[in-house]
Amino acid sequence: MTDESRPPISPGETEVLKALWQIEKGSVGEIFAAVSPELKMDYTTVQTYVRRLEAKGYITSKRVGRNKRYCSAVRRSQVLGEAINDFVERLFDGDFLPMVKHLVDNREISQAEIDDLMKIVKELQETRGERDAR
Amino acid sequence: MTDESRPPISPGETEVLKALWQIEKGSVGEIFAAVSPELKMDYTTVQTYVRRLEAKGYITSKRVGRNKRYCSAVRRSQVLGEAINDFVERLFDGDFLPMVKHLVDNREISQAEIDDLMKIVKELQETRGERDAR
DNA sequence: ATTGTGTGCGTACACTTGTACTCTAAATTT
DNA sequence: AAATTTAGAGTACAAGTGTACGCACACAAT
Repeated sequence: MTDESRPPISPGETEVLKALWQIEKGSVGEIFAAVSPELKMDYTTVQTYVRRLEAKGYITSKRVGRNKRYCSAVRRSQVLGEAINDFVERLFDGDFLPMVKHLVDNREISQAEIDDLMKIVKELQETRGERDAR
Repeated sequence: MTDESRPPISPGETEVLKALWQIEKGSVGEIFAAVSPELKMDYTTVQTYVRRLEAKGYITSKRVGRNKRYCSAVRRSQVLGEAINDFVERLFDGDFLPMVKHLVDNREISQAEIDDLMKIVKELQETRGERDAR
């Protein structure tokens, strides 16, 4: 097991972590600049989230002279995966199909998106076929 | 607009609301009995959540003598829909396809589930067809 | 009539989260 | 060198959340 089972991450913290994933690594200032501007999150607020994220083990820092460079300690896909699992578990008792149904029923979906969806399912089907044919 | 824009609902409150959805209506004791036993949520804790849910407008109560019967004031589908939208917005910037991809990539999926998925997508395609052909 | 059981209602309390201010020191610009 | 910008570290504080406890009353069973 490579996972360290970190404390849960709050929505605000998630935003900051997302910003860090985008820039890969950087100072608080750079992270701040990468946070969605619509959030209008204060610089010092970002600072606080960075501190908390580090305390929770989601990011690490490396001193460079007086400053620090922050860097994600967890893969995006892992955090997202955990978040999804948690979500599906909590709201749909782990049953993801009703969730997908809900998802597609409650939003406008373009033809392109339908095609993509279809592709995903078809790929799934093939992978599945391989697995069953072992 | 039929939606009242209620304050957000916490995970614990969500569990209690889910229980209430199951039994449709009932006393605190009945709600308590319907809450997932794995959570081992205390009776009084349920009571607190019920109180907070009522304060937030998610459930209503009707006096029956000295007691109250609680009843959901929001449709399950609506709350779930909002939760999903919020989730997709926060974690995937509103783009639900990566979410679905993640979903199917990170879990064991049975053939039956694949079939169901396929059915969902096909239905989508047809509905879409109708809409476009208007 | 007393006792138990469920319920309503008030209260509590630590932890988390959102949101920041302040002070200090280093780095950069002028 | 002085002034300005930027970073780090400490602190703050209200609201929300998880998790209950205690009291008092009503109804049911003994």
